Amino acid sequence: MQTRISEYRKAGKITQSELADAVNVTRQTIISLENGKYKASLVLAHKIAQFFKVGIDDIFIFNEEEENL
Amino acid sequence: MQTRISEYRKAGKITQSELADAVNVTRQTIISLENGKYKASLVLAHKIAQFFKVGIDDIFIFNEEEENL
DNA sequence: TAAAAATGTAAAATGGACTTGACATTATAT
DNA sequence: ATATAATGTCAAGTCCATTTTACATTTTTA
Repeated sequence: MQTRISEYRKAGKITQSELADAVNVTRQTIISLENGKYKASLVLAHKIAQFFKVGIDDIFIFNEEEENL
Repeated sequence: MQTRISEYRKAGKITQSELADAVNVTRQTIISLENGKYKASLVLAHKIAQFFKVGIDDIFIFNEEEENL
């Protein structure tokens, strides 16, 4: 799944490690999300959105078509 | 996790099966979500919210405290 | 009040989200 | 130029979201 995590992160001059700590996951998790390796859980998505003070839909991009789940 | 799925569902006079079909999951999944057995995935949450034409945060209730993930 | 529809429970299987740890590469700063 | 910070890769392991199937209970309706 495609996200705007790295855009928001760079805009706020936040490092992957900092974001990871802030939302309580591993750096690996942030890397994998940014590189589209897998999809965030609902709670993690919510935490990340909250961290950047935006809505979930602002960061996570839903491709209405190919969303198998 | 707590949700307002059944509220929205009843308000719209939609059956669990209908909702399940609409968002392309099993009836079991809807039952389990409504009864707080587990948390929806991000994509499923998005689909359900879209189905009811509301935001994810309107249906899924995040208890800032005890959210382990 | 009986048939049908809606909701629920149980249990086993699968896939994927997230972790951990170790190492490689790229950017930044001194 | 070199140390350090930041980003990335790989692989194995755990846990839980979701499926499937089959059956039980509750609610609705004729």
